[in-house]
Amino acid sequence: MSVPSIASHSIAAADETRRFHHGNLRQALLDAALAAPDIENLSLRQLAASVGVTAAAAYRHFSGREDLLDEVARIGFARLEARFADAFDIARPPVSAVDAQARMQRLAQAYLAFSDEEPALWRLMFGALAAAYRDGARPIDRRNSYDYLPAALLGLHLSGVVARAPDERDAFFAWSVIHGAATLRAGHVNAALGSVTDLSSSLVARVIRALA
Amino acid sequence: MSVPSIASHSIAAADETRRFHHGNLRQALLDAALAAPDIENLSLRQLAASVGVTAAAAYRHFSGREDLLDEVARIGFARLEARFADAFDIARPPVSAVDAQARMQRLAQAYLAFSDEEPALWRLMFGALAAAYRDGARPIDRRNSYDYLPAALLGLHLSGVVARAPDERDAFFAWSVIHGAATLRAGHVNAALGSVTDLSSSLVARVIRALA
DNA sequence: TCCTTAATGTAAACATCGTTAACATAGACG
DNA sequence: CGTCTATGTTAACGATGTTTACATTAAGGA
Repeated sequence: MSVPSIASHSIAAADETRRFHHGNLRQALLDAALAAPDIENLSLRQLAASVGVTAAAAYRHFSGREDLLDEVARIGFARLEARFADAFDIARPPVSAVDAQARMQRLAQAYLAFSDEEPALWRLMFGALAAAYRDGARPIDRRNSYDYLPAALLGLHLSGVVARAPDERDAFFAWSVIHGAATLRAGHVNAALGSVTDLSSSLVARVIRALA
Repeated sequence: MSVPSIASHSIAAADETRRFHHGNLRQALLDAALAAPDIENLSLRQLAASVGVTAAAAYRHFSGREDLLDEVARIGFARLEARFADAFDIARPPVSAVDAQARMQRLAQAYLAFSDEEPALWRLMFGALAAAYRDGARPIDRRNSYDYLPAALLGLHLSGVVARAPDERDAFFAWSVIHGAATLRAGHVNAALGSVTDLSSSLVARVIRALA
């Protein structure tokens, strides 16, 4: 289900009634890129060919390869944020310590599940993010994805799970844990350490202990 | 001091007595690659030109660009392991709880200092590592770099810092913390969180609490 | 000392890549 | 019906990784 909306475009591409105008080439290119097994190293020409179009056509919708990949990364962050929003479940604020821990657990699981299910997109996202910072260029819009984690940490404190109020170091620590685990898994390093559920509960339990 | 042995080669390259045989082209190419600000994206032609040689000459010493970068990554892991060995200081086993904590602290600091001081090499190493695992190809020789961490964790237990004996999950957790923090810093994400020393002591303190 | 030979470099070519410029067509709108 | 704009194509450029054929150097045995 990684590429839900590609159907109409691929039909158009394979159709014997090969129309000159593609319909929605921009979205088709993005969808094809999202479906690629190795997004960062994909060739613009091959990508264009895969949707039945010349490479130069892509330049009507993107300023270049980098721009296209940046857009794909933005889509990735949007998807990640959607998962975070689901996991955070803002409509149901935690009333008990158990609720707060469950929310934290769902957040970690969302992070790990994403890197597990879309490792290529994951690598692109954080590769592009790092490159943007490195070059001092336009940093990619990460939206407010990383507001969920501090909020969940604060929730742990307010509901009495951890006595101390979490500070900036705690947030960076927690982020490092989850991001590190996700990165290691995305690189298939020590991937055989149980399911995402088991792993995330194992990690969250330790994070909570660390914040004591 | 990132490229100590390049001097003799660059002299040979710039020398008016331009010899046909380079002397030690293999090492010169590796040194030049290690000195590049963005190793992963370097061009083989430019790299060869920078040492005064044709691109094809590189193929006498490497099977291709990928092979050269793999070798650079291996050098990176060797350097990292050297830092680990220094930090671990196997000749001086911890006799007190303080010693064990200090050893753990030095290990974390070595990890973070490496990603801080050689971010390009760092990205290449773990990018190449991830790629190797992803493609099912020859995984890069990481040596025994990652035996130091479990050993230090065990030391924490044996010296009474943590009551419970660390298991595989604890090791993965601790690794995730350090690797995540290093990765975030190498990507210049939230880099302004204090010095490496402060950061590592902050992280190690939390890891130790988590293992309680 | 000379001559063979392997090691190590060059030069030229190929396919592919990102990108641009000039041109062609489809569809929208008067 | 005619014009204009959006959107595609074709052809080209320079750079890249890589291979092939050739040239030069260094080394070692007759």
